[in-house]
Amino acid sequence: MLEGRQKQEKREGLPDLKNVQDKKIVLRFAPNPNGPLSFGHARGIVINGTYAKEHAGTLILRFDDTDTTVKPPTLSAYDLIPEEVEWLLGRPADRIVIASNRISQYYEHAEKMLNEGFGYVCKCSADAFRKFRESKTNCPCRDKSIEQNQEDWNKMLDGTYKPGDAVVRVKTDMTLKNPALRDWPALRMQDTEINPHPRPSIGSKYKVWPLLDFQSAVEDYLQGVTHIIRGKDLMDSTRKQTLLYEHFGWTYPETIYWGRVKVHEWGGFSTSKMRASIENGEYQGWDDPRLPTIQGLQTRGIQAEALRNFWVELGVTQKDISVPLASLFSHNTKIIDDDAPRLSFIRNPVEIQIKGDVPSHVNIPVHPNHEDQGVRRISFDQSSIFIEQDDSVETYRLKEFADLEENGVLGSVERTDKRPIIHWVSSTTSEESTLIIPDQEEMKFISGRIETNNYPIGTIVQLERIGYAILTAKGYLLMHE
RNA sequence: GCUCGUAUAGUGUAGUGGCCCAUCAUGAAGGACUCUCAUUCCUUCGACCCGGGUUCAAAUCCCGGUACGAGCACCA
Repeated sequence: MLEGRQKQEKREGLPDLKNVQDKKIVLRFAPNPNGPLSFGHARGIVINGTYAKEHAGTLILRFDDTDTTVKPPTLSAYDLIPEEVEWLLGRPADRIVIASNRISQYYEHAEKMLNEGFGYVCKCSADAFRKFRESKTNCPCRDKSIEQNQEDWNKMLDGTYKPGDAVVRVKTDMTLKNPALRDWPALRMQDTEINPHPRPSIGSKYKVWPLLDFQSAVEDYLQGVTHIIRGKDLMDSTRKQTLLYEHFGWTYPETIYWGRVKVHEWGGFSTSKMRASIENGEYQGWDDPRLPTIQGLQTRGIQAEALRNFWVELGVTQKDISVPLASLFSHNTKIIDDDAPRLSFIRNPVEIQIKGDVPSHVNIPVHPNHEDQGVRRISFDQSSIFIEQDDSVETYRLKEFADLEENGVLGSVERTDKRPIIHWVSSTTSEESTLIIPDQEEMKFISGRIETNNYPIGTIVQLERIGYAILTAKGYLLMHE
């Protein structure tokens, strides 16, 4: 039993979760619904979703929409995001929680905090408090009586205080080593008259709003979240929230972190930056194939399964990583190749009259590895073909057809030499079309001729010797090689 | 500045004291198959940040350094 331990093998899939014994795990993915989901969000969905699936647990989709001023939510995102999650996972989230529906729960916990003396209403300005934080000294508001805190809390709720006048803080310890943890703010006021919440049912209803660390912590507890997988930029959040959990007597969930991911070809896109570029017309919309949004990837023919495999392969390390798009494309190719019918697209077409023994038609396989996909019938009523200009300088063999000699004379049908093989279309069985290349800088449109076919829009094909492309209303959008 | 974190081939990743002159994928190069510059298959290339220490034994533990990243918001 001890002998012959196996040669080291790479672990398959995601690392094991700690603390999973005898309980149903509950995970959550919590974006701010302030726009469509991006490539980076996909990681959160895929990793949380995969763990939930592996352990037959629950995946909660939670909208952390508690900021109406700095990062105000977008109404359409509430419908869009669940659809994007479902597309990516192939199943919907088990439960959707909207923070703005649950303000009263957060108030209850804020009041409990005040009543039990581990929270207080602080009337220092942000600036003034920063000085206390830096000098590790208590602010005067810290020692107020419970009654006085309750009174101030009510003045927050009824709007006697204005945004900036008062916040509720969690009492931690002003001498804590980590400055980020010192009496951190839990709830603040927002002017929802000027900046109403976009959801009509919420609108200007509340003046006091929880901040992420408080809202998220309380909600995780209320929903029974067992495992949190989040960016390592939120490590201090974990520490802040753990302090709050101790006050409440709760046990903090198991937490895993990941680092930042950059894609070589995409630098840094932020939601706000993308929004601006779309508004000024640089991009067609959120679904522009050049954009690192879920929608953009969909437009570009990236399969949900490829995205899942891609993220699982990257795993959940805390390293900041930078990955090439080729890695994602490689996953995508594996999924689409068997089902992608082959077609010829001729860029910069050069017409050649063919002479000699021209048949009425030839049949070419739809897919070289799958005979059952049938044949494409190419007709020669006009006795002419198109080849790419770049291919017109030497003697070649027309793929699946015959050798092409000087002056357009057809040569041997059998392959008799090693001359290079090129793709081509017949004039009869082809039509004008466009190859669309989504380059980072600009969309490139290359006109040419596509082999006639009746594939519906959305079909993923392989343009021989060019790459995989998806059929759109405007032509063939090149996905990747 | 204070606090926290991470460092394995070009890019990712496995590995928690001996199976490791280090796993797998991707990439690059070459080859086989193929009437595609595709797919599939094979081969090759290529890495434990640096310096100490602990130990019979360290990629794995400790200390120091360096690099990179993050937090210190009444944003998420």
